[in-house]
Amino acid sequence: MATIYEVSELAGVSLATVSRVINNSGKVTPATREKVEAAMRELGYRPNSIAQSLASNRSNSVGVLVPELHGPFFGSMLGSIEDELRAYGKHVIITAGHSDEEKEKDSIGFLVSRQCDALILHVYAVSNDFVTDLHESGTRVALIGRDLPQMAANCICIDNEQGQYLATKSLIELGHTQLAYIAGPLWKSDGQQRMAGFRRALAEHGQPFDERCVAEGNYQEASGQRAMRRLLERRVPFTGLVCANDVMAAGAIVVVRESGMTLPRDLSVIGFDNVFFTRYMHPALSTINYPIAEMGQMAARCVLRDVYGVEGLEIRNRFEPQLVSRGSTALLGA
Amino acid sequence: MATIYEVSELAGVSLATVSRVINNSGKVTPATREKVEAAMRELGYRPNSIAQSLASNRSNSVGVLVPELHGPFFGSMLGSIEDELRAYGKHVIITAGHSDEEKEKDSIGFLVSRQCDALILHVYAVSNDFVTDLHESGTRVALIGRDLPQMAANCICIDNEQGQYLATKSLIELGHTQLAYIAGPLWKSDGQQRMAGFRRALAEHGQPFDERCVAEGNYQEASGQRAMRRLLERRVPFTGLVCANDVMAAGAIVVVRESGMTLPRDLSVIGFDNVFFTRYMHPALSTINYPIAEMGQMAARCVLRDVYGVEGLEIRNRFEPQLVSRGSTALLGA
DNA sequence: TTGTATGCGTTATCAA
DNA sequence: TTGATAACGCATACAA
Repeated sequence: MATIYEVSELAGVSLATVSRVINNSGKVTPATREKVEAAMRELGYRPNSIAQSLASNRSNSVGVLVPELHGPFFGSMLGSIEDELRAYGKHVIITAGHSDEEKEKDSIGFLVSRQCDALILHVYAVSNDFVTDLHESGTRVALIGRDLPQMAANCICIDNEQGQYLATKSLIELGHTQLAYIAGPLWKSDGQQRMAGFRRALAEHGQPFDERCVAEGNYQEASGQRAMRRLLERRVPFTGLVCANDVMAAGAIVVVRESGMTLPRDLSVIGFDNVFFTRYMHPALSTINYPIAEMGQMAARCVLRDVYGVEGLEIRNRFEPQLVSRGSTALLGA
Repeated sequence: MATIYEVSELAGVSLATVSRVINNSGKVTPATREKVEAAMRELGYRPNSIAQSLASNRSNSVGVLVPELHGPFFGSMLGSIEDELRAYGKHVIITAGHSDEEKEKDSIGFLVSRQCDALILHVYAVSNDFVTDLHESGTRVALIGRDLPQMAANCICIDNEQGQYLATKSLIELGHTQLAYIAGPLWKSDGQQRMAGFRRALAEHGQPFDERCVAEGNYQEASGQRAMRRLLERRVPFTGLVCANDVMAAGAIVVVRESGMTLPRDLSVIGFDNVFFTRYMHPALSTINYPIAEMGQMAARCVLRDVYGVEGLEIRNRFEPQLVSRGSTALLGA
């Protein structure tokens, strides 16, 4: 790899001048600029961005931490983040935290030591205090899926409670009075919030809450299957199933079919997230739209604005969940 | 951020000694090691990995280039790559090439300038020569989905032709004699190979190839829908539909249903890739298994072996596609 | 076993 | 407008 030094020699100018044309900083005569650019072309020179980072104390890279890389959910988030950032010449270092406190901290440490200019975090295990400390210690961070008052301008959130409320209410309004719930992990904040939304809808419509109609999962498919089996074993009848996310709903439906039921005749099922494959299911899965791609984009814009000084970006911090009614839910008895 | 210099001062030793304990290199007395570690703890010191990279000419990061970040396919590949590499303390810089030659080259340039120790590439638009040049110019690269003789040991491949052949043959063996094909983009090598597999199966079973029964897509859902519409408009009857990937099959099935047909009674459909959501479809989609996660893992192992000197890794370069029969395909007339 | 000195490829501060 | 030169934070021969 050619270095800036070789370029300066070939062009017959100093290091500093080459640096100036690279960065469009300072004044450079068109003539010398042309000389330098010719030399760069001839040598196939590319600036070593590691050295640039060290010298300028800026890496032009932002670290992203998500729970998982596989699955339908975070892929679209990463895609929109990369798109948005790439348009401004920034790039993305991605790590997975696996919802494990140790790993999440480890990943954050890695990204920081990697001199990321900013961090975009979608974390579960790490405490709110840890994140605010990080933020207050000077690390630039945008948070997806959590709302911390100390850094509200950098949080991109959606009302999970309201979302689950809407989902549950939609089944109730279809005439269902016997509802079961496959919850998300109750140690995660969104798991709790969604659960709360489910309960609020029941309460508002005068329906009792029965613990036997709730099974906890971990957002993964297999846990949806297990949860559904437990629900069935308890022999408390229900005609509507609310799931804390689409993936568990898909798992549950596998079990539903194994036990001979037909959707939505014998059971109405509604998911949460509106991941892309819900459209491919048959019947298509009713769900709550969670605009994760757009939220990722907004997080990217936060760092573009705060860290890179890009102006005029429209940024939205709060999103509203919306009901998406499809074939998997139907009027009771219809 | 504390620097190595501050650590050395606090510990009362030299820079070099601190560096030694950081890297476990050279001999250090337990006593001085302890002093140094205490100082690091006290200062909350983390090595600046940018500076480490610059000094050591090694970044401990590998660049990954995939066509897209969203969607079901590459997420699982990225997941397995990150897992494998992370276990050895390496990390991953991810870029998307969008199957565009300019963007792919740009991404590669970026990753190289980022001093990645190696590149894992899943590219379409860039020529074989470009990749071999890159390889021969000293850049360490592992290639997924292409087989270049000059760097066979670093290519992770699967026989696309054979896969599409198996899919097509399975429909023929179910009695279908009128087959349609939704092809992948024919400018992509795997698109061509899969098409060839489709044709070979027809030929081997004495079935004519009719261009009117082929529509080209781009591997995305919407193109599957469009292709299906075109196929239907041509009014050449068919009872079996072979799709070059699962996502287009899912799109096609939407159209199939719109036009009132029932799967698999009126039409047998088979996909390709075995992405996770094919299990959730109803009927579940028959397909060809494409072990993309495992292939990503193998690519990661290639760089672990070649670049980081990890030994004893089991590496497989070639994979065989396998038929996965599910509910979307059935005996003709059954 | 520990310390000194130099270099990695840039940016940035001064002078000129 | 251009050019020396000192950082940036660390690794690593070489000496001690």
